[in-house]
Amino acid sequence: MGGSKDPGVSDSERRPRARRGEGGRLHEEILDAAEALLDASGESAVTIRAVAQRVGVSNPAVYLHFADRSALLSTVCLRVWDRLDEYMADACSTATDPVTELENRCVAYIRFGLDHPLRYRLVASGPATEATARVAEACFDVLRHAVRRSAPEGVPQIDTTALTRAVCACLHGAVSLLLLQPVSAWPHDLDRYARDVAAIATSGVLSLCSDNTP
Amino acid sequence: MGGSKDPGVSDSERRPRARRGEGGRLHEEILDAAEALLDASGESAVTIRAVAQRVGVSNPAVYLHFADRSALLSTVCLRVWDRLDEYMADACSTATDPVTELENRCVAYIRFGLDHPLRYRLVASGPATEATARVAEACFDVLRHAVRRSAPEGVPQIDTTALTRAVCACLHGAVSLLLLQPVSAWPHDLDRYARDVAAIATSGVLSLCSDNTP
DNA sequence: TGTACATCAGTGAACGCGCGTTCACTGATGTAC
DNA sequence: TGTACATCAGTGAACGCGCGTTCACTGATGTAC
Repeated sequence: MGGSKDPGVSDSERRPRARRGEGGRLHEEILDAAEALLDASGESAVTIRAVAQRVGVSNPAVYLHFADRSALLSTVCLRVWDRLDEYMADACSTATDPVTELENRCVAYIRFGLDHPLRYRLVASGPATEATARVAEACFDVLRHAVRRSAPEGVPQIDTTALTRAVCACLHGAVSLLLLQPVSAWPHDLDRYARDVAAIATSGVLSLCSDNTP
Repeated sequence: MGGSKDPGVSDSERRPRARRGEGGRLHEEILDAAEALLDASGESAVTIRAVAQRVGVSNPAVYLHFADRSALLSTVCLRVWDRLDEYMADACSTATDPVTELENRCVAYIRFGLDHPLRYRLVASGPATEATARVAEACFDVLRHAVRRSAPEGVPQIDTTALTRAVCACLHGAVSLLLLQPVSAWPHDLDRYARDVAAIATSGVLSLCSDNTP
């Protein structure tokens, strides 16, 4: 009984209206809901309607804070980049030498991807806006500095950009490869896996450097 | 004039009906159209309607050959796997020693991904059916044998599966990394890039092996 | 202290779109008698 | 050789769905006078 055409949000789930001046709260709640939907079911599940319903608000309310769906999605993407940055910064806060710092950073990258597959997919192949390109490059730069600091002194002229690119390729590949497989097929010791990949990347790269500068 | 509600396929584009017993021809034509749409605009563009229109046939005709959209899509996916296999087989047909064979195979993998980005995306993160899992594993096995043949004899106990996994991670990562960037940011010499990645993967892996068996 | 008004933070209902899919039908072609 | 029939290879029109988005509206809350 009672269920009319488009029930929208039932009374029990309806979010109380924000007080005057506190309208901005909805902005964050929308992003939280979008991120939760992303984690649960991927980018395609982040629809205006699903987000609104999860927040407990009508569809048009979303448009008070985001111009359209793609604006919402790219804001979520920026947020996920931030989280990845934090993840990596946290992981290397206790490292004392540059090499372990780089290794920790690599491990953190891989762990982030494996812990949050659908988030990772969004940053790895999500919306390509100016803003997301900027934060992606910033993230790359952080890694590049870590690579430079940990480079051996014996090798004089290293192209740190190319080198970092190779490291990133290994990291991204290592994550993507597992994400394509069922979790049951994953290596048991993920930290070990992550460290191995990091080691392969760095040692492979360095051996390539010494090949090129005999 | 005369354009009624749903024009469907205009007479000029309408495909002539197949002769009796030649119905199977449409099957291939549908797959060709689906692949062309995939190349042009990605997986999401491969809709029943778009495929039908491209072939010059009504929507329901597609259902004469594929149970539903996902069946069509996973058949396309199998086809793309086949093409990747061919690509790699062709590339190493002239190699004389196992190491160059492996290297050629790796280069071919990377080139395939860069030459056909949207096809590559489909095999790399497309439909996960039993059939696609089988061909993916078959492809992995081919690589694994190449890895085994090219392993140095000094290292007795190599876990070729883990090793091949690492190689795949590097290859897939190398492709994905470039696909995330605009073509203008790509390295100029793609063959060189591909060979470098292959070299990093193999040398990194081998140095890891010797670490583990001192 | 009362009250008209502006503004904020939303709502309810609808529009139009493209999609997958289904249904009843058709017209050409081969085949049995 | 003629003809009724079965089958193949489709068609045309529609259903229902979920989606992004828009429009006119509302009700609470603060503020100027």
